[in-house]
Amino acid sequence: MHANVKQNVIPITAPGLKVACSQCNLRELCLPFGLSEDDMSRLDDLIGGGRKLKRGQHLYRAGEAFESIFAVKAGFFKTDVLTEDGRDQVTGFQMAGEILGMDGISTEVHTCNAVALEDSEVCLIPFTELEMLSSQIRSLQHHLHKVMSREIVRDHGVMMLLGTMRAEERLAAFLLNLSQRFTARGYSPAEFHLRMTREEIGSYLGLKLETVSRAFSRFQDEGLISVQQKHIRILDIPRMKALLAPPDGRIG
Amino acid sequence: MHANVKQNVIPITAPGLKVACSQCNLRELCLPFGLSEDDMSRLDDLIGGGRKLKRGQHLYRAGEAFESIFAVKAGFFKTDVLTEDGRDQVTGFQMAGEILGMDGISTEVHTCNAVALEDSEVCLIPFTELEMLSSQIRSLQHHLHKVMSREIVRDHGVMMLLGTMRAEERLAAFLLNLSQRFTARGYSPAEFHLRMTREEIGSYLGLKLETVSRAFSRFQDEGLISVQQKHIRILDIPRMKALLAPPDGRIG
DNA sequence: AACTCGGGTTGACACAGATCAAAGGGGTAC
DNA sequence: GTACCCCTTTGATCTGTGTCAACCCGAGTT
Repeated sequence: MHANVKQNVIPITAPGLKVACSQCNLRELCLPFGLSEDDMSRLDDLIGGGRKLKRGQHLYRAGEAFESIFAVKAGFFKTDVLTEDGRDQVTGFQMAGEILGMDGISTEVHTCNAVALEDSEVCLIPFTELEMLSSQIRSLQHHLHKVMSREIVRDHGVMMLLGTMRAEERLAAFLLNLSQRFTARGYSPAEFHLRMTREEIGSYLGLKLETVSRAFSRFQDEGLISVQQKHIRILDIPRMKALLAPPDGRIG
Repeated sequence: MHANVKQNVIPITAPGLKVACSQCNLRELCLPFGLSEDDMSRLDDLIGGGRKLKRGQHLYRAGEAFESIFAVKAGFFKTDVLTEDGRDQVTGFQMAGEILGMDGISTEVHTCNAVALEDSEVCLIPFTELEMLSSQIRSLQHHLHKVMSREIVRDHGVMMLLGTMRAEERLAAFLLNLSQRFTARGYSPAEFHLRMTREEIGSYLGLKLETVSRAFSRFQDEGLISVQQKHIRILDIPRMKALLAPPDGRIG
């Protein structure tokens, strides 16, 4: 019997596939940003080999001991928290060059789950060693702080979205955010493939999957986007952006 | 003419009132947690004098250059973000021992506003110097990371609240959170004074002020709490906690 | 003591999004 | 190739919260 993709929890490590930060085309987005060649090779030394995950596999789970943060080398992840009463909230989607696992630093235990939404690969960054090195390399230390701060700012943006926006605004903000992040990685700003289900989008946006689906349909009817299952094409980015600034405008 | 409390934006600095971390009764909650006497005095050296704020005064505003983080020494703050189209989202309430301003690290510019909700005092912690010192003191470095990580985890909790809870659950979670934080500071878990308006609570919880008010009234009718304006007494903490785990229970 | 004003409460009604239900479509496993 | 299952779409109805409006209360002012 073959291991089912969704149930296979055995980590697939591939130490042979390690690629140095200095060789990585994500170095401008990722943790080594701004480091000298020399410092980058010191960072290389502490980064564990890449770890590959199949779609559906957990990178880590809430409750597991925290030891490392992870840089997404390739693929796509979601993070979610769930309460004892069964509530489930997707807290973010992470793509190449983004850092996962910083929630675990505060208590030494992961507080959310990280799941690969497609076959993916991460770099493993042992946190104690990273702290050690960052105390020696100022720019690394500062960049780490920036990465953590950026996560805080991002979360505030999601709070704004969840606290003040209506369904279509939320979805527009979500699509524009994805678009912008794909652009930063050299992909098309207008055309991309969603790796997550409507339900996962809904959980992230505080909506039910039917509402997400209806909003997609409405956008399509209005000629804003074209949707074919998970394939999205944004046809009118300016009008999409205008959705975020409601008609009543800037009222003091 | 006397300066109006709400309009006075001139920082009131009181260098003479500086209290060393080692003398501060918040040291177990605040940044110096876990430091040796010796290291604590080095931290003392970089912390600027306290800054006092009147109710309504801004500690910092979105758009201002970031230079320091702040530790609340006394009083009560809110942070909020607002978009160009006038939306306003309260992202948190901070009390003694909590750290403010970490949102500014990532871009060197503050991304939210911090406002004193009562007469307050903060310690000013210049961030560049803090990074310098934390590269020398391992436990300080690690604790700083923990504080930032805790902020991320807290934000995930708010996302859960905004994304999955109904109005009364949100308010219950909010009150229990306040209760727990007051307890940690040696105050009553059951009886406290709200420093924020219904509208600010509503903004934080993603609700309108009328909904907050109705939820308070309902709780009072049910004998869960007693409310007298901003004075709150939680009469039945266990039942309050039970509100967070809906009746349908743990459904897989 | 009367006035004022911001914050809070309460009621009536509207509506966005949830819920319930059913059917269609595409990918994956065999 | 075919079948199954999950994901998605769409419709009908329900409901929690928002909206609008009136009134109340308490603190500070005159």
